[in-house]
Amino acid sequence: MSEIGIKELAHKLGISTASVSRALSNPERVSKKMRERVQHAALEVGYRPNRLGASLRTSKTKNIIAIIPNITGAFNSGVIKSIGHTAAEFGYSVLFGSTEGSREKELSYGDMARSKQADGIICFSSALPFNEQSLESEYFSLPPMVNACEQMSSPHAFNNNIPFITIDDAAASKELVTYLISLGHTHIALISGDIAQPSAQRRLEGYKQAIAAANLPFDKDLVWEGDYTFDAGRSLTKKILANNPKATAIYCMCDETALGSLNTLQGNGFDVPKDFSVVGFDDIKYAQYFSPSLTTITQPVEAIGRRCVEVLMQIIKDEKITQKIEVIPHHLTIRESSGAAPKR
Amino acid sequence: MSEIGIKELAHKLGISTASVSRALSNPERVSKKMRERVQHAALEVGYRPNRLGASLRTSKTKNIIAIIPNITGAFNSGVIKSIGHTAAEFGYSVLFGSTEGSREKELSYGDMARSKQADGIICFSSALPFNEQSLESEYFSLPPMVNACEQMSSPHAFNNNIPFITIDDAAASKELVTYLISLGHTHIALISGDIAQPSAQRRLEGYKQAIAAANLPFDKDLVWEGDYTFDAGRSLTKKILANNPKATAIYCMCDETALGSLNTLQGNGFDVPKDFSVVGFDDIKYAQYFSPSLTTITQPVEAIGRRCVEVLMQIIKDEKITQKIEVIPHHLTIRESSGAAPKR
DNA sequence: GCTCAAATGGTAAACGTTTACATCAATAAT
DNA sequence: ATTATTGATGTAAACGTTTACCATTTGAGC
Repeated sequence: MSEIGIKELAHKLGISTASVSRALSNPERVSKKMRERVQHAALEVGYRPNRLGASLRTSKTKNIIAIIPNITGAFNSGVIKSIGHTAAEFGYSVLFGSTEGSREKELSYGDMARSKQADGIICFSSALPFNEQSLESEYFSLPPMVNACEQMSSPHAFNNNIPFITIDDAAASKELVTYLISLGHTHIALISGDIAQPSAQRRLEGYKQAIAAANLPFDKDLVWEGDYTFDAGRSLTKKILANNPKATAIYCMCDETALGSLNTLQGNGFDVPKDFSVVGFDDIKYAQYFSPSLTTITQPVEAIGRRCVEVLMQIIKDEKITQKIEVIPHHLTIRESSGAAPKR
Repeated sequence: MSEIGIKELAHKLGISTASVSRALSNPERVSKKMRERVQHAALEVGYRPNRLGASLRTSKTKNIIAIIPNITGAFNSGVIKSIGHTAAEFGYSVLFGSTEGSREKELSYGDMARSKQADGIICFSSALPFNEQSLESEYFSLPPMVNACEQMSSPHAFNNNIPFITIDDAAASKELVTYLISLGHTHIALISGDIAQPSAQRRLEGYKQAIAAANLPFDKDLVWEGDYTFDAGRSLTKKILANNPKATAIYCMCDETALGSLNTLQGNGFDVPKDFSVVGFDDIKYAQYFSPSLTTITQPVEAIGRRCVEVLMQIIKDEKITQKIEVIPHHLTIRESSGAAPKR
């Protein structure tokens, strides 16, 4: 049985397509009688409007696209869920794109907005999802867009004042390290993420600020660059054990790495937190499930996702955005993996 | 600067829109000179075809939609990644929809296909994403579709022979339990998922088969119904400790629950695997990270995702599907959480 | 040079909606 | 009774592509 369209429906009822369209998507523009007749008939035949036709005409798709480096990362999970919920409240669907760090995929998802398959973009990477050539073209115009967690560095992004939604990474990092110092730790090893990333830089900055505020010396040999994986936590913790004999605490810039660190410490017979304190960042679901449960910075994933969508909706509706950078409060969550510094 | 379309491009070059269209999407239908001239110009002005227009004309969107109960679940993660990769190989984008068990969301994602925003559906739930009323309508036609992991029970699905891609849950379950029996366990507690789900039923079936094959009695008091969460693992393990004094092993139908079980056992001072063996199902990323690392059934997530897309592509291309049910091999992964049954 | 076929490019319709504008009827104001 | 006003509906164009169908050009074979 072939699909039924607005034309067939109109013909069936002996009215014009305009009336059908109005009755369904602009009900107040039509008489009560007409409205009911059409809606009833539409339901009866199971009519589904072809959104391609509608979108083409209105140039609104009611879709947004979320470009995420790794859709399966435990931190992203919460944000993704929140984005999905909030978008649904606005009547929007979300196209989740996972880039796996591939620039090519990033571009391809960016293109979906430019090819009018989505009304806007939420982007979690530090680069614009468009190639240089496009950006330079006089015909290029930036689609509605918000940036989350990882700030964009392109001058183009700055010129266009793309809103940025994030926690205060530096402050959170400082708070975490200050807490460790308060427990008596003076040699705190750091396993960072890719230091080219702005967020990792800010967290490193926070680490240094806390050290300086306590009048402790900054020792760059305590800083190890990882890549936010479990394995980085494992291998770099081995290096710390071998090279930083005075270290009594390990601060990992993400929970997954912290779990790797825990794993190595326990595998080498150390007790956490008696022999070492280990802290992470993000508060992924599994952080509280490990033994010991992990002390970490809880990121407000729900709020981040929600605000991303809300702000994007404002841009799509052409409302003025007053706040170009929106900082969402984080929270220091103290659990079992941190404790008083041991004598060494 | 306003967007440039095929018309502007044609005008700029002094040729017809037909030639521009052909040069870009049907290059072999056009002379080499024309092809190069158009492609060069398109690149220069950063022309992006409006896919709405194209899709409307061709009724092909190059999008597929994946309906997933919980996009943030650790098991689904791997499948999702694989679906994304494979779809990209075919030049398709994936719209991931997370339903959180809400029938309403399920229907809304199903509707996206019917409203022509996607060419097909990969569905991970046991219900068709369409309401009864639609299914009965003489105008309804099922979009291209594959079903994964959780078999659909609707007669409509059977009549339409929707392909089903899965592992052999019963066999995997039987293998796992047989392995436990081989270690000397005779009283194996089971924490199931929602028993209304076909996959949970099949796994329960496998459990019974293994018990029967070893001439052990089936004791229904050893079976506890959970809901695939960490917390279910925790709370039901407490019940097992209180009610099943002879149990020496706990089999959880998913890893997350198994981790919860581990957590409770360790919290109560038990050693795993010395005092209890614990096994899971799925082999999520964190299963190997816990201590002890988890013995489990490794699901071939990569293959499942890949086959879903490949089969869906066949249906979309109207190729004959020879195999309506495709079983993908699983693997029993033995790690530290299982060992010889203790004397009780 | 002539014929014919093949290659190339143009014209215009079509996809399924929405909506500006025109039309018409009903009601209110005079 | 006449006119103005409002509300309901219809007509047809428009959104940006693709493609069936022609028309023209090219070049091969003679």
